[in-house]
Amino acid sequence: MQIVNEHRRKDIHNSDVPAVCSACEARHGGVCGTLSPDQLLDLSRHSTRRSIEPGREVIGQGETTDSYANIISGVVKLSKVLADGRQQIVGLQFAPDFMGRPFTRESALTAEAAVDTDICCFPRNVIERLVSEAPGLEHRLHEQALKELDEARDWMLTLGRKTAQEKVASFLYIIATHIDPENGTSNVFDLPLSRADIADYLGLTIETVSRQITKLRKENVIRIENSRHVTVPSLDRLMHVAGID
Amino acid sequence: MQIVNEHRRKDIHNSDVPAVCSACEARHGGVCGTLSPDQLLDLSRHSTRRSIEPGREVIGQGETTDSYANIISGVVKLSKVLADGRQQIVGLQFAPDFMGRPFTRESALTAEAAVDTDICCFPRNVIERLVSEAPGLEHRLHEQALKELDEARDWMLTLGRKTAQEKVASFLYIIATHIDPENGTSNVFDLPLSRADIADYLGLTIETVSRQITKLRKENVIRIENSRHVTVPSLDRLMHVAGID
DNA sequence: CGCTGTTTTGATGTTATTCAATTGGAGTGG
DNA sequence: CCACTCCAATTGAATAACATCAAAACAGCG
Repeated sequence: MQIVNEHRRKDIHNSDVPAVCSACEARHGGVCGTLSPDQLLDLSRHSTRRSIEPGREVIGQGETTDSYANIISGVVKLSKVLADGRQQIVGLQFAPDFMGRPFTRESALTAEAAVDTDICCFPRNVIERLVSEAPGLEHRLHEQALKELDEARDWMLTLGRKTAQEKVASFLYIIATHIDPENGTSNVFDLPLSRADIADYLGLTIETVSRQITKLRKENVIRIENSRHVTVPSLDRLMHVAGID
Repeated sequence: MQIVNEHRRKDIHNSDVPAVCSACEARHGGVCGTLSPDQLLDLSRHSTRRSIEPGREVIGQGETTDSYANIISGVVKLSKVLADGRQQIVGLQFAPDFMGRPFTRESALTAEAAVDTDICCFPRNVIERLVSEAPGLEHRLHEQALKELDEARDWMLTLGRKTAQEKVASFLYIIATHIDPENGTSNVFDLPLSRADIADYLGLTIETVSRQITKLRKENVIRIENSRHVTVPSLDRLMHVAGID
């Protein structure tokens, strides 16, 4: 560890990790981790940090995408809407996920910050150039796409076959396992989504979500204060209620 | 046509398209299309054709995958089951889709033929070697993963927010647009799925599916004979009922 | 303290499920 | 060719789950 730091410090002036990237969370689990120092420097020159407040749309359904981004911190909702306004959240993204669908211009969904979120934006053409230069980058993007596909299919099982109670428990389980520093599972956390968002994620109404949360509280599966702050005494118990065995 | 055959026959001995591949549908839209003649020959030497009767499992949830495959003809159901037996079909695959999740050993889902299906199987290690040699192949697999992700998210909207009537119409629309030679949309087709399968795909019960099909028939959105054979007088009308605008 | 927006709770309505028969079609054997 | 069986699909009646409509409670926040 000491040695690694020493090494990094030593050649900071000849194209090692750029200053803006050196403290970045996304570099470890994210896509930037596959790039060479030169490529990272190249990318960092064209990248811009943005802070997004909750509810702010990053990219709208049907708009053209001119950039991709890494999530530095926060939570982003990906959603789709029907012509009559019915809405479904089709995915949540956490740091250090990569945002944006490669190889297509028009976005098929809306991306919107759920809480205060920091992202690092890259112009589309720079990413596309790096993809063609560094095969490792496409591999990383491919793996993220496969991970998201697995998650989407898991969620389809939840949407299609679980009861309201199981859906809400499944949602709480997802948050417990993703909200933290991307590794461990946390027993105490703040919900990044409002009741309306949760309903849109679960294919339910606000009222049903509220009733099921109340029910889980009364059955001591969770403890609640502030309506956003949740404590999970036993994750095994939560998983069991969620139908995950 | 005559000329193409002539040309193909001429240089069959100097590593052009292998004989087993020359008539294969999957070569055009499928993954093989990205390979050089040499690579295609390499792959074809290790590939084996298989015919699968309806209901036959290709790979089970939790089993280890030792091979990938291209669908030559037919329809494959991808499904997930809960511990108590509740089942959800999370995707349908048609020719010339590529089957199998790259870069992971254990399958998270069950693949099962819905109708008589022909596939072309490749050993896992051969595919992995070709991926590392031919960047175009990984790109193609990446694009297929992104396509499946888009489809999964579209279906999440259907599962979470549509009524039973809209769900059944959405299913019929999917079949109408995918069952044919992979290009056009067809007004007349045979359903590749039983009512039980349709229910598992839509997150409904057999009875509800049946009732909604009857309702669509009575409203002249579809015509039915044989309970599997469907005619769609107006695809626009079907789309409208499906909530696709 | 009085807004405003979110969440909870209650009463009622609707949709889809469940349970139970019935119908229909394909295959079999008399 | 006609019963007979078997399985899939349809239909009907009762029920349960979730949605809708409406009101009250509970924050934040100026």
